[in-house]
Amino acid sequence: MTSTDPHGGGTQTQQRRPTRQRRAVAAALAGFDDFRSAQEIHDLISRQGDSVGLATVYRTLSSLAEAGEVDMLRNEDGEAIWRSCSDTHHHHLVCRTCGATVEVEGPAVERWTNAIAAEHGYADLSHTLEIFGTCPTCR
Amino acid sequence: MTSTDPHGGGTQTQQRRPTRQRRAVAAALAGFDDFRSAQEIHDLISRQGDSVGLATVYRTLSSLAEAGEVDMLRNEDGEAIWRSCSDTHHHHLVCRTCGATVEVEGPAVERWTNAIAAEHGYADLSHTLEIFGTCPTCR
DNA sequence: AGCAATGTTGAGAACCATTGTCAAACTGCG
DNA sequence: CGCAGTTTGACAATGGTTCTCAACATTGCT
Repeated sequence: MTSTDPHGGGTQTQQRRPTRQRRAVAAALAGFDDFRSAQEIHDLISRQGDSVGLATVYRTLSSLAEAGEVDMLRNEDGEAIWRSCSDTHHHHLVCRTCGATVEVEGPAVERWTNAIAAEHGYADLSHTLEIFGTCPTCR
Repeated sequence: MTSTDPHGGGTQTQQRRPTRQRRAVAAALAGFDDFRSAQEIHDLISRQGDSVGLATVYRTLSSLAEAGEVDMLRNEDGEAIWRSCSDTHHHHLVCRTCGATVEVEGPAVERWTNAIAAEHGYADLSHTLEIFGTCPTCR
């Protein structure tokens, strides 16, 4: 580490350099609004003319996810799928075939999970809820 | 495909033969009440003296899951984890620290997901809902 | 601009959970 | 017992994801 932090800027700045590759990933993410696997995103970038290594796509997506700028969840096969997200808590209705995604909010569900957890004395909650199905177009 | 089905038997009988291996897996499952990976279950069987191939453990767990006799879900790394379960559809409230699990039913949630999906024309549904928190003991 | 320090990339190897292969062993039934 | 259909297991093969590390880009400094 040796983070001398010469300027003493308090909060350690998360240096994220604006590279061609990261811009390409961001651009790709902006180009669709459903969930895609890292490999699909990688292909998409290639098709857009850019060339970015697969490992870099993974790295970038992970760091974006950690920064809360993209949602990452897992499909039924356990594969990670990603997309840029709005910043409110929500869930997804995802098409198993084409990936079409609907963002849904579920105040009822939030309330229900809180009630259940309280009932059992659990605190510091989080939850995951995703719905998979086949969209009208894919049937 | 090529499912010639020579005898043209209507409902294909799901013959599940009671083998030593399947008994061993069932015994292992009975030996714990939290979620374990297939490999952990395989190790557990070995430690119990039995010897069952890893592939067989996977096969057996999958078929048990399909038959609704065990729950299979994925941890944050995308690995499949399993445990025996009651035979009704339910979700889990899992302690983030010690792993203590409470099975919860949520008819309200089921209804909600169905409604949401119908509203958007999605069919052939499935969903995942898991709640994570800190249990009373771990606070 | 030139340079040094350090974060970033990419090609491919490495990992590792999971599934496929197929001959040998086992089960149920006659 | 003997056959037909299942099941098993050792191992290869997959496939997504991460690691490695030398080459490269970016930033800050002079």
